[in-house]
Amino acid sequence: MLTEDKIMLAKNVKTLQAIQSEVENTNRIALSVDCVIFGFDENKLKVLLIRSDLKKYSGKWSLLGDLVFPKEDLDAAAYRILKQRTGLNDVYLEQVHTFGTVNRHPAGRVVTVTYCSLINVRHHKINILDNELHWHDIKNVTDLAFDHQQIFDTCLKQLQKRVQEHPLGFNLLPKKFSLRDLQNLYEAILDIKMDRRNFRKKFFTMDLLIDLNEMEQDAPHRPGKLYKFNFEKYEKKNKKLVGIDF
Amino acid sequence: MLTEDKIMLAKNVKTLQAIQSEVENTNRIALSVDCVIFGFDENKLKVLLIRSDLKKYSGKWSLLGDLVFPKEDLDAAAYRILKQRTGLNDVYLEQVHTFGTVNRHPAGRVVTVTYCSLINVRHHKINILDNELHWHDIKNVTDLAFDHQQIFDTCLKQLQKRVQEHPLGFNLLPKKFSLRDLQNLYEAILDIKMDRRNFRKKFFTMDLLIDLNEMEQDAPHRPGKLYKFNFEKYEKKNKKLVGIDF
DNA sequence: TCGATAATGTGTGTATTTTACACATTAAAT
DNA sequence: ATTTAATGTGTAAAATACACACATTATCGA
Repeated sequence: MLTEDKIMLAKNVKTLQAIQSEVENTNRIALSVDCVIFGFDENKLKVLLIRSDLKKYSGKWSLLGDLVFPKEDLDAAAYRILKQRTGLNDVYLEQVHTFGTVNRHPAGRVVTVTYCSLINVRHHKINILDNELHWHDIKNVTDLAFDHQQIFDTCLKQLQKRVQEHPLGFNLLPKKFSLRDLQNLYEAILDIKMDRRNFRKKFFTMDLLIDLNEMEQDAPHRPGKLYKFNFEKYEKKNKKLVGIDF
Repeated sequence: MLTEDKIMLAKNVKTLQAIQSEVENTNRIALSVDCVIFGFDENKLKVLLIRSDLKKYSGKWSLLGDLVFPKEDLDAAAYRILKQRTGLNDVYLEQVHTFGTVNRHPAGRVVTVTYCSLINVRHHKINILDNELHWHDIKNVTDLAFDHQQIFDTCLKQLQKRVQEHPLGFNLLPKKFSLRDLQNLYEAILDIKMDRRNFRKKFFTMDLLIDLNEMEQDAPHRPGKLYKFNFEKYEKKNKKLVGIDF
């Protein structure tokens, strides 16, 4: 080991006073939260974006974010932003990744913690002010402001992975949905086509859908049966974790 | 939507000056990095811990961490800590989660970004000063300082999941290893027993192990063949992502 | 050196899961 | 009533996962 390493190592035992001094004075960094809010509408996966208010990024779209207050829990900040933007309280929200390169924000050193949220677009009246806020088909999301494109890409990939391991997708659907709705959702998120019979078989085999004995209304053709997801039963399952595959 | 929400929403368009002001003055929070450094030794999964230097947590063990410098990339801070503690440069390192409740640190508001690292314990001379730094069998890790127990639990779970999806485990083994070594590693990480024949079959079928035509030395009984992992071939594979299962 | 010991190395049959694939049924629209 | 466009259903083949037993090899100790 190099001598300089040993010196650095020796320095690593700090008094509480030293840490407090650093915390209070020299090592402060602004912290923000950015939310990637997904919705599902017209059989397309959408994301909620706002037009950037910074000249540097004029005309570009950006994620919804805000600085974290000094006495605010990190998760609370994410919920606050969601509430402000969608009016919704009880939504799916999950931390994804923290981005912290030195120059990612033009206003100074801002490290941002990214959250992914899934909401039902019908459950909230979108707060559109001055055309600032819009749902965007994820296929058309390019060239966002700041490093938001990278953040968005990361969240989308994470969503694609997690939606296959956990029943997240139902947060994007109405409480009552047809199997066609469900398949459309998965196809939109994963950007693939699936076999209809095998898809149905898979979900029926899981035995987590409750047949509501109702039919779709106003379908342009033969209506499908409606189901709801059995969250209660799902919670009781303890799923196996073993299966090496790479 | 409530009126107060509309007011909050209207306030959300900020000028760059307003943001700069907030960044510079009011909304600064100390940011730290904590590293959960895993190693594998004597067929046990270990984690590197340091004795807490704070009175409040005297006698307790804690993760290795430090404040992020104002002009230091977040990832760079994690690598710096690893270098300081293990002397290693090229190691597996991955961000896991950010913990940010208001009162998690006694010195003030400190949000911490957690990284998980996997190192080969034989590749570094551990920097033990005054018995401050030790490898701990993960089975004996309880009651860490700060919220480090929660952080550790989160990282271990993440490791258990990711080691099954990606060839991370090889970072914990020597370059040449026997299949028994590999199985011991997986059994230690996942805390399960596996069938030896099926385990071997699984890895041979993957076709990512290179037979070195060497045998173990100094084995107490019949020596096994040695292999190395074919990282090059693995990188070229593009693995399927589809498979709904929950 | 010879036997006992404790590990490595290998194959097969079974169960389960995944995949591919086609036709009858239903309700709406004309 | 006919057309249309969707829903709803089953089976065979392939791939994968799982359970399981015995011969082989090197070491150790008598």
